[in-house]
Parts: sequence; structure tokens; C-alpha cells
Amino acid sequence: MENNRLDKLNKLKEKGINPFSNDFEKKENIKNIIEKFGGKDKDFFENNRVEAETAGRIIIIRSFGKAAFFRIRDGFGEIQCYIQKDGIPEQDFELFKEYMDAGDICGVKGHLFRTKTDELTIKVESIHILTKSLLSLPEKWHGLKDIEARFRKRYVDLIANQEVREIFKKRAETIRFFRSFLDANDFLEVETPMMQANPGGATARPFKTHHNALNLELYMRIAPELYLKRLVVGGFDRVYEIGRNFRNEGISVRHNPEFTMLEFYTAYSENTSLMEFVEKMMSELALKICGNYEIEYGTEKLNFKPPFKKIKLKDSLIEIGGFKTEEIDDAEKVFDILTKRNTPGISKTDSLGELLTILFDETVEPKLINPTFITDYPVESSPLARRNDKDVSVTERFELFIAGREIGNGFSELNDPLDQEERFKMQVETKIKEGLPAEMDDDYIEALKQGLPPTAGCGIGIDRVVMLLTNSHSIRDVILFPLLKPVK
RNA sequence: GAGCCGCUAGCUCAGCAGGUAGAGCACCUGACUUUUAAUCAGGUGGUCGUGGGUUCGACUCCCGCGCGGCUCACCA
Repeated sequence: MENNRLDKLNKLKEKGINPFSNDFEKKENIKNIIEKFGGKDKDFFENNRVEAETAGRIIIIRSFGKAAFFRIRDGFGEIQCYIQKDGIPEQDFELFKEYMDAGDICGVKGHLFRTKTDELTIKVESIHILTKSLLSLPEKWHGLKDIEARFRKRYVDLIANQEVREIFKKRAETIRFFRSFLDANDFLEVETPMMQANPGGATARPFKTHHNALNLELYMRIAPELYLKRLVVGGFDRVYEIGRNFRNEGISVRHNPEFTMLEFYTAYSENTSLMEFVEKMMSELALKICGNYEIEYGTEKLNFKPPFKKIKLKDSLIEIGGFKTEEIDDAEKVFDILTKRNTPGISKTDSLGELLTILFDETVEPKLINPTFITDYPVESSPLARRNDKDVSVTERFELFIAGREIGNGFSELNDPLDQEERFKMQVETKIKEGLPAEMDDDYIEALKQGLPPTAGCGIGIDRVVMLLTNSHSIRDVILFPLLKPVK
């Protein structure tokens, strides 16, 4: 089959026609043609000759003996073309009939008309082959369904499945929205190292790499957090970064080894006003991308209309998890509950705070369908967050949950270098126990000693947000080239 | 990493109590100058993911391996 196409390509060359020519000047996009003339009726075209010169990939051909309809598509639109033997140079008709297939890329010149079914169509007067495609297109009706093939050959997926294009357009719009929203609020976009000698800011395992000239072990960043806060120390009061993080963990419908995070920090702020800012940003995002506060996700309906529900972690266990206050007021009782639930990875030595967080993850998180802020996280699970002055066992932290999953995480930053040093020491100990690379980030402590103003910061998982906005079940549906094992 | 499921033509899928593979689209030939999954007639195309085993005979049954999907775990 490919040989047919190869034969055609060779014959074109023999005839002196370049099957990969680039000398056709594309006058306008298909979308422009449709925008200008999509509203004109049959009479208009009968009385006015409208020239059309455009180019695109042939996506379907319906061929007759001495005529054919075909549809071409460029990056912005699609239009039907009609070619017939009469009235055009013989070699153009022959080129089309004998040597061109669906999948080829061509330039056409002609004029517009409406068919008897009233479809805007280009009557072709000359045709040029710009790229001969050597592989056939997936089936016109079912498209490309094989999930593995869709990811490995995303270019075919994008040709065959138009809804996939829409997902990635929405992804781009989402990122653009975040940028312009933050820019409008006086944030400065920055870029911080992705290769770090001491990966910090989160607890995940990092990817290792190596710099030859310096003979230096480096890690791909797991978070930009510690660098962004150094910048706030430096006097950039509002900074944000949108970029890739790398975490050497398992892969699932919600996890890809590289993923995109938005992190932003505001000096002279604290977590409650940050939460309101996030609420405003997220609700406006939904409105902008989906045109509505209410969106459908799978079988769920999500309502982004502010205000979002806000509830303390402990209260959520009672109100949403259905536990009684006295059931969860000490570590031993919570440990028993978790043991009965066969929860893995818990230990008698875990603190009440740690156990409550685990219990929350298991029982409450899946039930948080509409956007919900959970606040007052235990100190133990929040090593970079500021303690709550009124209750030192919890931090000034919130997480945003939507559709039963974590979407954002924000808090008042811990800016006491002595407290931070203590917590880092504990963190390093735990990491070493788990066999993870762990080193005290002395420079970060020094930065705090220099003086970090009271600051609040937040991270939002862009991929997961895009999943919600595009009703995508898997994170791989919103990443153009998700990680796959190589074949063979 | 574990459990379950899948892998057949370029694409979408059938098939099998184990007897040597089929359809539609695409492609080729012919007919057809306004089609909308165009239509009609004929045709080409497959180491049935891979390596073993059982058997006279394996796409089909059994085991290993590869890749993928889903669920779970680590994580966001």
C-alpha cells in the first residue's frame, strides 16, 4: 500500500514535479476564507467571482470519473474543494486523479461557489502538490482509537481526532489565562533552575543527572519553591513561575513523571487573602475557558461559582467524613480506625496530625467534588508552612480540592529561619531513613536569615486543571507526549 | 512494584469445540462531471505482539517475555 504512494512519488519526480515543493504561496488561511464568505449565498457567488488561494492537507476525497470533491484542512479550518476535468489544465487534473491521495498536502487556486447542497466550496482551477504523504490516514469514520498509538504517534492522533486539538488549545488558553491574570496583578514571571544540586520544596524522589565538565551530580527539580522564595527575599515581592517539575514516582491517570506547575508568591500577604485570590482566579478561569461556572466532569457536575466551600481539615473529618469529635481526638484512636480500614504505611509512632491527614485523604478527599478549600493542616505534614499563631499544632495552609483530587496547595510561608532549620533537620532524617537523597539546604536557611517578608504562596497543578476543564479522564490526554516505554 | 484485561491487514473490528484467517474503510482496476461514511463491479494486502510448550495440526489451549489500558501503591 505504501508502495503505491512511493510509486506515485517516483513517477512525479520522473515527470519533473517536485513532490515536496515549497514554491506555492499560500494567500490566506482557510478560516479567513470562511469568515469572509461563509455568510454569502448562492446568488452572491453567481454574480461575483471570488478568488480563493489556499493550502492544506487533503483529508478526504470523493472521486468521480471526471470530477471529484475533496476536503482540505490547515491549522485553522477546513473547506471543501471541487475539481473537474473541464476548464482546468489537463496536467492539473491528471496530477490530482493519478498521483494524489488523502493525506497529501496541496495548494489550490480557484474561486468560491456553493454546491447544490449549499456548501461553500472552492472550484479548483489549478492544484499543486506540496507534500506527498507516504502513509495512509487512519480510517475516516472511526479515526485512530488505539490509545498507545495515539500517544506514540500524536501527530496522527491530531490529524485523525479533532477533539484532541481542542484539548490542547484549551491547555494553551489556560496557561495564557494564568499568565495574564497574574501579570495583571503585578506578578513578575521568572525562571528558576530545573537542574538542582539539592532538590527541595517537596517530598518526592528526584531524577538524577550529571554535569560532565563540572563532574557534578545534579537532580531535576521536584519543585521551584525554594528558589522562588529566595527571589522574594531579593525584593521581587510578587513572582510566579509556570514550568515543568520532575518526580521519579509511579505513573497513573493523574501522574506523569514530568508535569507542569504554576507557583506564585506574594509578599506582605497571608493564607486567607491568598485563598480568596485563588478562588477568584480559578472561578474566572472556568468562566473564561468553559464559558460557565458550571462544568461537567465525567459523571460529576462541578460548580466554580465563588465563594468556594472552606472548612478546617479536622472539621471536614466530622462534617464530611462522618466521624465523631471524640473518635479522632488522639493518635491512638485514629491509628485504630486506620488499622481497621487496612490502611497501609501507618505506624504507631505517627503523630495525631499525620494520622489525621491520612484519614482525611482516605475518607474526605474523594467526596470533595465542588471546589473546596481545606484549611488548618497539621504542622507535621507541612514543613514549609507557617504555624498558626492561635493553634501552633496547625499551619496557615490550605489545599484546593476539585472532583475528589488535589488541585492546589497554598500557605503562609515559614519565614523564621530557626524554625525552618529545625524542620529541615527532621525532614532530612526521615528522607535518609527512606534512602532518599537528603541534604540540608543551608543556603535557603541563610536566605531566610537575610529576611523573607511575611509571604504567602501557592502551587497549582496545571495538567490537572486542564483535565477538569476538558473533561479528560487521564493526565495523558492533556500532555502531548506522555512518557511511554520505548518499543523493543 | 502487584492484580485484572488487551495486542489479528495502514485504520476500525470480527473469528476459533484447536483443522491453517475475514469484513468495512484505505489502496489498485473499471464505471460514474454537485458528493457529504458518495455509489456499483472486481482486485492487492497478514511471520494473528514475541519466545517456548502441548498436539498429527495452535490466531485459538498452557507458560515465559514485551508493550499498552484499568485498579491499587509511592506522589501532585
